[in-house]
Amino acid sequence: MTRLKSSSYRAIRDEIARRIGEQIWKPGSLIPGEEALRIEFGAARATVNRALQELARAGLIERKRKVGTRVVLRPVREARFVIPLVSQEIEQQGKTYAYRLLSRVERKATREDAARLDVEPGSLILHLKCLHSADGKPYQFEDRLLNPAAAPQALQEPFETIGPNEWLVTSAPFSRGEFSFLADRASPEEADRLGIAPDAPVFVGERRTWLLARPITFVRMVHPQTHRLHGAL
Amino acid sequence: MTRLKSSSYRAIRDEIARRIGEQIWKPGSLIPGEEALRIEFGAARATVNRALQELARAGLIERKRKVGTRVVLRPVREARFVIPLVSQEIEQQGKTYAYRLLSRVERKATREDAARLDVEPGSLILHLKCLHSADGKPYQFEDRLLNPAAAPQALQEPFETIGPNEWLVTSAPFSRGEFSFLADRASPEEADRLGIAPDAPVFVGERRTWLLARPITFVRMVHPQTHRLHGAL
DNA sequence: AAGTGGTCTAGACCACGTA
DNA sequence: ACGTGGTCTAGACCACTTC
Repeated sequence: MTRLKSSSYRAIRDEIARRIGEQIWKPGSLIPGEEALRIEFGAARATVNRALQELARAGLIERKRKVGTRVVLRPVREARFVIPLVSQEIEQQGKTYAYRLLSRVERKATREDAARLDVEPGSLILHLKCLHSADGKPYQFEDRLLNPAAAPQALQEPFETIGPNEWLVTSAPFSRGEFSFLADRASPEEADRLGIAPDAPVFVGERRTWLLARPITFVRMVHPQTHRLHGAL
Repeated sequence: MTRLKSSSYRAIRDEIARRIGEQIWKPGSLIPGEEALRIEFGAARATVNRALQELARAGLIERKRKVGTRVVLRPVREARFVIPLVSQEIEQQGKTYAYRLLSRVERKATREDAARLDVEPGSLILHLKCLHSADGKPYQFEDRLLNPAAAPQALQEPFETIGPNEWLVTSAPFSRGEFSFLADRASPEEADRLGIAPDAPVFVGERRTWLLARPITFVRMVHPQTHRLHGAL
């Protein structure tokens, strides 16, 4: 029975995390209830509750009314990271950001476009290609499809000085999104734009977003091999 | 002035989120303080505080003492995904999982090992190489360093039938981790093990974990180009 | 010094899930 | 019906930041 001088919810949380980490409380077992912990730590139940709720949110424990609080069997760790705006990502590295629009086409969706953007083939779409560079060196090649049905103002926007990403965050909020990351070989166009050898490895991120049920945009972001994506567990 | 019948922290949180979403409270502006909101919603300050803390955690607002609560300029969306066990990932695709230990070496940490695992050069480490396959095809080449100072039981474990990942989740929980993903060219060894051409693009995940301040493991997971990592925004 | 958020307490009632 | 966690309240004091 360890009594803590300071009964902050952090101290309680960390102490419980320690006991789980050191397997004093084994995976799958019940830990003491809030009332018991309140007494041990000499704190109010609300304080204990806050500590436990944070641990539950972090995935270390599972709580069920009437049953109690259980140490999770296999802690499911969720990885998290932010996908920043390219401009911010580059400026954060202390480099100079530059943007260039390579092409802007309004056309009817091919079958391939339709699959990527999740719209019907033949719908009007806006197809943009852009290059983002850091200190003058190509950093990311962006290939983007926009759905004017979800963001009609996009048809009025030339995208010559402002990138689609920057434009979208202020003009077209999304409610849902999904992404995937992969390694690929640079296509001839990508290699040319990025100034690397054709077939060189590239790091690719793809993202799709919706506003409610309506698809807004699909984007393929291609980086040279040097790129790394970081995050925390 | 909207008065809510039910003054739960969820209702307050959602109402505030709505006002931000509809730009009733503009990006960058201060919103009313907890005291004012307490009165408007007819709730205790603790309840308002909880609502605001959740919104702050979600990245919609920023709070500073003495200054107040401000609507964030560009809401940061956080990407999330789970890093599953390889075995589960493969079985979820309806394929047959197989594991093979390629090598197991106990030795003193080189300078490179030390940098990767975050230990002192010369410390005892355990170095494992393994291959995970799906339906008999190489799926992931795993190159792992383990720190026996943090997980001494690892020295007793042959790792011939159970993979380090499976072993670690039940025997050595971690409190903190970080990862990165990148595209690379297959090294000769990686190409050989994965049955692909040398210099072919590979998708690489690297991960480091700690229990409190103590490093537990570093792992480099190499996948053939076909691999994709999925997640949600 | 003063204003704002951060946290704690003691007590209460409610909601859910098991029995 | 009952035990456990979920949430709320009113009040208090503290911590940080700006003035």
